[in-house]
Parts: sequence; structure tokens; C-alpha cells
Amino acid sequence: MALDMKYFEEMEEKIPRGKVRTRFAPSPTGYMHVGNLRTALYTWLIARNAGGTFILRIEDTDQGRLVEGAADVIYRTLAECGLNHDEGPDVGGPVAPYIQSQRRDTYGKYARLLVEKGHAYYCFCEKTESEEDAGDFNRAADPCRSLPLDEAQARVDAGEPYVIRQRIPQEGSTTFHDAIFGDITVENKTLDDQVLIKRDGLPTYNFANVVDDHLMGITHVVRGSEYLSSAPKYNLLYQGFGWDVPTYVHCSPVMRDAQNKMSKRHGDPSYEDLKAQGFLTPAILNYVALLGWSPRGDLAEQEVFSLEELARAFDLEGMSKSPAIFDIEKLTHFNALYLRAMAPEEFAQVAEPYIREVVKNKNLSVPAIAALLQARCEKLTDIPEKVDFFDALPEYDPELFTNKKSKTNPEVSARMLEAAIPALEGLEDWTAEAIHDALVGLAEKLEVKNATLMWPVRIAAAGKAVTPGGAVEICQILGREETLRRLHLGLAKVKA
RNA sequence: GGCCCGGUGGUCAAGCGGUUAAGACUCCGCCCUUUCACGGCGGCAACACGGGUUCGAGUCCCGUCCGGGUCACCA
Repeated sequence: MALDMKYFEEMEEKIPRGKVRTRFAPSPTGYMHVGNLRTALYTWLIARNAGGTFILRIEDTDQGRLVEGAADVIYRTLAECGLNHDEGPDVGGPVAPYIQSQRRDTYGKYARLLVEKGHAYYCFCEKTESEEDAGDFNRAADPCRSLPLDEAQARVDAGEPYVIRQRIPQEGSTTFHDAIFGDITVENKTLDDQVLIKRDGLPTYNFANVVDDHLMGITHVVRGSEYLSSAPKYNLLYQGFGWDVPTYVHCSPVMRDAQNKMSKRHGDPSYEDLKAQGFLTPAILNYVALLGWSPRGDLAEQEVFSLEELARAFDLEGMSKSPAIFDIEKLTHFNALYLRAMAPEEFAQVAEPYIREVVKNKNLSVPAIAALLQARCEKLTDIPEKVDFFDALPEYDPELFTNKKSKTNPEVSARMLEAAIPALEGLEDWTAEAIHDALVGLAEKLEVKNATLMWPVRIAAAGKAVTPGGAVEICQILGREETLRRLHLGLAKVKA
């Protein structure tokens, strides 16, 4: 069977050239790791920073690991994060298809081409797992390596099962360049004749990757540093085909602690999990971007970045070589920053479901409660436990009326509440200003500091020691009737 | 174990031969104050170790130690 050179020529002609092209190439597992998300982000940033093209490619060559609907998680996450792709399975593009399982015949053809060029060979051996595991498989001793091509071809034609292996030079060394790590050289004898085409006819990740990256015109190959050690083999593959080698960008991993990568298995949160924990997408992206990359020059001090700002500021120079430990506390800090930076209406909108989880009373104003919360929560999930007292006055200990700094105790509190009740009862308008003025005026009249009066009022109104907002805001939100009811209850409690 | 990579406070992270070694998170103290937050101010805390090179080394070289990755018909 002769090679159809026309096919290869046509494939070459389709390749877009002249612009930066990057690709995010996940294998569909059903969830988005934080590390994956960061890789996607960096890949997107490199493309956007250069005015290039960002491509999504699905790598599903492992038939044993297919997960139903897993690709949807990827589409949804990228869209939600604003990491829009210019080409991909769902939007098409000049070098479609973008799903590896649909490119099967391509890999076979290119593998055959490589065999023809002498950089790969058919292998009919069935090595046992123990042989492979022991690492004592001696490539040079593989009889298939030196099998004449026509002989091998005959066996293939006869239907004998085979794999195709890369023929690594026995001598010399291979040097490749990585944008983050610089030049790395390894001895060829430390490389093995890796399988390119599996017995089932599908390509291995390593081979499909090289073929697709070339055929899709990828200029920057961004991936995890776990691929650093297979990069020399990639180089040899590119050279074997006579293709230009892309710029490698190997990103160090996101760790859960000093020795373990973040992983689903250890129960580390995925992107979806973080959202469920009350984190905002832009805050997650911002934090994750800075985990492994830092801005230079004028921007060196900046820590809050929108996606657009990141795209403008991003550069390979700022990438870190060492692994970074994911710190939920710092993510929390970024989240708090984003929460506070929101317009009050916007915050009220995102906070509403969390407020309504515990505040069922429709008479209580969500925007008013949200206003108290905005500077007081770091995650949306902090909200419910902070505002539960609005709906129902909790059981509380009269000891709460005692506070040293405010100079209150049960006796003082009784006196304060007795004075506060008529003062509030007589108010014309139930506004924060009116309540504030009435109470401050009363404190002045009683010749006590504000806190001495405010403390018992707040405790009686809320029934808990720590509340978002002070006595004035709480009373205002509660409304006149409910406030007075609670103050009377408090008075009774403190006199008992 | 072989090969490859990495190593600045607890964490992220500036630094690219000459700095009192930035900044952020966390923690602590103070101020503000109607509790708590927010905000403001201040503080604790680091160049893994040993040799070189150099007038001078966190920055360059070598070694040691520690950590990670990889050695699949998984990606």
C-alpha cells in the first residue's frame, strides 16, 4: 500500500499560519480541576495577549475512560469564565474536527508516514506487564526494531496484531527549549521507543498531540510540567516529520500541600465545588492567575486583575518554575475584595438567594439586609448564619446584656430599654435617620455613652452578640412593631 | 534506582552581582466605632546547607540535602 502524499499536502495547506494559536486540550473527565482551569486560563491569555486564536480540542483517545456528558462541563466552565474559544468542536473551524476520536484515520496515516521515513516501526511483541514494570525491557533487543519494512508490512497485511513505536536514536542527545524552563538536554539512551499507535489502532496521547498540534497550527503548547520529561520525544517526532517545533510552555502544578498535587481523589475542590462554596468566578480566576504567574514592572504591585487586564499584562516571563500551594484563605480574601467592589444592587442580587435561605419573611427588605452584609462576608455562603435572627428572635442568654466596654449589665440594660421603648414608640418616621437621632438624643439625655444605650437595644432586637450592622439598622429593618415586641421581651428577660 | 526539574517568611511572591531583602494572605497590637466587619496605622516572620568565583552573591558555578515529575498499548 503506497502512501497517498496528496493527503499530506492537503492537510498542510489547511494549516493557518502567521498568528499565535494556542489550544486547551482537556481529556473529558467530568469536572474541571483548579490546575486545569489555570492551564486553560494561561493558554487563553497567551492567545489573547498576542491577538491570536484560542482553540478547544477534546482529547478522548482513551476509550476506557470516556465519561458521558463530560465535554459539556468543559464548554460550560470556559463560557462561564469568559475563556471563549475561536475554534472547537461546537463552533467548528478551518482544521476541524476538534475531537480526537473523530480524527482516527489521520493518526494512522501519519504514523505510517513516519514508518516510511524510518522514525517509527511496527512492533509485534507482546510484552508482559512485569517486563515493562521492571523496566528491564531492552529496546535494542526488540527484534521488531530491526525488522525490514517489507517483512513487517507482510505481517501487518496478514492481519497480525501490532503497535507502532517511535524509533529513538540510540546515540546522542536531544535538546529542547521551554519558555519557562529554558533549554533542557537529555541523553537519547534514556528515552524509550514509545508506542505511537496502540493495538486498538488509536493513537497514544503523545502521538495524537504532536500530530494535532502541528495540523492545527499550534504555536504555543501549554501543558502541565508532568510532560516535561516526554518533551524530548516530542521534539524527535517533530524533527522526524520535518515540522517546526512549537514553543513549549510547561506549567508547574497547583499543589494541595508541599508534596501532593490538588486532586479530586484527595477531596480537593474543583471549580464547580468552589462556586458551590460561595466563591465568585472572577475572584477564582484572579487568584488562580496569580498562583504561578506574577506581573512585572509597573504592575508588579497590582493584585486585582480583570480578565481583560490579565490579557493585557500577561507574559511568559512572569511564569514561575516551582509548584504553588493552593491557599483557600487567600482565595477567600480575593473573593471578599470582589464582593466589596460590587455595586450595592449587584451584590444584593447575588446575595438574595443566600439571604432568603433563612429570611423567609417577605416584609424584611433584601437590599437593606444585603447592604449590611456586603462588607461583612467573604463568601456568599457566610450569609445565612449571619442573618437568621431577622426571621425569628433566637433563644438567648440574658448574660448577653452584660458588656464591659459598653458599660452595660442587666440593671443598666433594663433602664436603657425602659427608656428606649417609649422613645421609639413615639417616632413619626421609621427611618434609619429618625431611629438614630432618637437613640443618640436619648443617650445624651440620659448622660450615657452611645454604646451603653445601643448595646442593650441591639441585643434585645437581635438576640445575639455579634450581628451585621448596629442597633439602628437592625431596628429599621425589623420594623416598628417587631422591634418593640423584641424590646419588650428583652426587658422582661433582663428583669427576670 | 536512572533521568529531568525545582528550593526567598506558614502560604503566594518581587528580586535578575551592590536594596535597611518589596508587596499580598494569615496571625498579633493600636486607631476608628453602636457589637462584628470594613477602613487606617504598626508589628512578628525568609534567601535549605557547604564550598567556590568576585572588591562584593538570594542573584553566577560545584557539591550536599530536601521536594516534585517521569520511566504505560493513561492522559
